[in-house]
Amino acid sequence: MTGWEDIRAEVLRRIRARDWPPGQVIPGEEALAQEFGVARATVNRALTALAEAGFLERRRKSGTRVAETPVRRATLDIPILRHEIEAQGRAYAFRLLDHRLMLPPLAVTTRLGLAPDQPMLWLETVHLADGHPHAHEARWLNPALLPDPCPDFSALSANEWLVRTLAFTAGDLAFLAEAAEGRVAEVFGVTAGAALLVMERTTWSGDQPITLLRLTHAPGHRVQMMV
Amino acid sequence: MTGWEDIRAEVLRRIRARDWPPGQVIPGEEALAQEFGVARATVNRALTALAEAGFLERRRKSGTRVAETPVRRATLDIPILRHEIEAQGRAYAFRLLDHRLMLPPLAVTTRLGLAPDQPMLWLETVHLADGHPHAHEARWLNPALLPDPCPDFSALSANEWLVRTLAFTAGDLAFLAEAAEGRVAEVFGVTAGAALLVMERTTWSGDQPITLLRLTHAPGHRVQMMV
DNA sequence: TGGGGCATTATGTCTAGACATATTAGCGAG
DNA sequence: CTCGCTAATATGTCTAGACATAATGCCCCA
Repeated sequence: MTGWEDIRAEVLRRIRARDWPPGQVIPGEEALAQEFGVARATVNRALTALAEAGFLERRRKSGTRVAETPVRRATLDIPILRHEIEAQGRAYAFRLLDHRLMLPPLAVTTRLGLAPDQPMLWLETVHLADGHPHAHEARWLNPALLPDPCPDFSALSANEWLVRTLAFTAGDLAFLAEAAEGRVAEVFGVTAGAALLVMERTTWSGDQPITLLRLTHAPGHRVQMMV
Repeated sequence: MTGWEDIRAEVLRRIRARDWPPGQVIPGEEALAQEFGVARATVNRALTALAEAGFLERRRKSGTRVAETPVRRATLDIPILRHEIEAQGRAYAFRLLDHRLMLPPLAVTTRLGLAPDQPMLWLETVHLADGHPHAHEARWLNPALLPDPCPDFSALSANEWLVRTLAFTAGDLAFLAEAAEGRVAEVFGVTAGAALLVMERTTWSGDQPITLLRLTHAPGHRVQMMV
């Protein structure tokens, strides 16, 4: 009847009800195990989960205390554009606008830690939902990782090729707002200067950078996260 | 020498090295336990962690398989503005621009599921770092949850009051880009139409909405997430 | 042939006990 | 008084075994 999820729920209730206010040290695992009539390992499972979620802070010897700043963690399920669009019952397609080897801007080489005089593969793609532009993708690829000959990215999306082929070990992700300009404005059919949401992502294979991706969303797009 | 974290690392290595490609069913816990020379519970701990991180999908009876779409989950540590600013060694302050009871726009009542003719408490705040505007906060508060008399939000930030006082059980969070206008443009000293990043957040206490918050960031701001 | 029920199977969870490890508080020496 | 060692302590992890639960797929019966 009392599983670790019940215990997690009960502890969370006490935190929210301010029975155990922020900063307070809560009873030890042994004591809670006795109170709930379970083994210590079961209490440990529950408290560990709450600590991972950011509700508790645990330290050996000093014990477990309620976090001062409750729920400060949110998770984002990064959508695969094709799935996201098809899940809405719309037809997915993409069009490769441009791809060539060229010298990246300094901001790109700096972020990736590459030599500034090294040309990289530049890919520009538009993702379509029912024929309407849904997102604009600009990608810089480290050419050192590409096979010879280069895959045909007009048939297979670069994203899917990467996912299938390369092992990646780390990455980061940022959101920012940017004014539409040039080709992006043209793609979405908005006037230059319109506010667009950009997701920027870099991925690494060990200490080698794989790619830098800038995904510009259509006007009005919201990226939803779960708390 | 072989703890559950080592096992997690080794399994992750095999996934990334394509020893176990996406979609593949990997050996059962019993087999892995034997291979690594540990108890099944230890393997379970490692695989459970990888499943939570999105690398594996586990189902009773059918077993554990490598996820088709690797790493599709990112976490955001929602910053408390004051801490974020002070961590950069800058002085934090905020100024309450406006607060009054007024009828919210339909979009707000719809999102919160409240009656459209019910006035709500409106708070408009600017957060400052070293005196410079860092973020603009617009907040609608459910007046049913406020004590009488209403707390003095010019002395205590609404956010901190809420965190200290109300239990919240759920919430969601979205990012979008928006053109600067009116007071927001004025606060940041940008021309109307400039692209700004907005974080929108609603919080609930059970089925009662607590607040809807729109945090507009200063021009050029990036919200960084960890993958 | 089709469908319902049952055996099988892999994961999910729990227990009791043990040892490991980080961290703190206190003690003692210089 | 301060530094460094030590003992105490709460969490972290592991084990071996057990039972629970969700799916699957097979067998049997209609």
